[in-house]
Amino acid sequence: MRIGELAKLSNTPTRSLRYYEEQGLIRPSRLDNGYRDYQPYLIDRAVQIRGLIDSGIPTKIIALILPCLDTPRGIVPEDIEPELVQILAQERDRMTQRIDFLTRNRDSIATYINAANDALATRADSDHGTGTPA
DNA sequence: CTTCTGACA
DNA sequence: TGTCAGGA
Repeated sequence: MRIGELAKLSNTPTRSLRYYEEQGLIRPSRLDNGYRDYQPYLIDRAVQIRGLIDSGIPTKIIALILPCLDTPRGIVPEDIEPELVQILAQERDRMTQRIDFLTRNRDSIATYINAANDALATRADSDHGTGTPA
């Protein structure tokens, strides 16, 4: 399939799909006319990549992870690269920090929403009838 | 009409 | 990432 179809099926902008290729995350073959040709399994891969990027993981790291994700099932102890494990552990810690950061912001926003709703409810009490006219 | 590369008021 | 250009 061409880039437009993959974009729809994976709801990923074509701009991103080309970017992923540029980052070495996917390498579609080319049609005679030069158009990119994607295999159907790339639909899932595109979604995976998008998710990883949305999680704040740098493309460099994603490139290292994808091959592992492909591994059908089971990990071979002999093939484990200590350097990669170390890098992934570091990435895991960054994710944790990011989660804490997001949690704080989500909580402060939630607090604001509650206060705002309280204020609106109070206003509605005294402001009977039409509510909020123009 | 769809895709390609390169570039950025 | 969006988006536009200029071409195939």
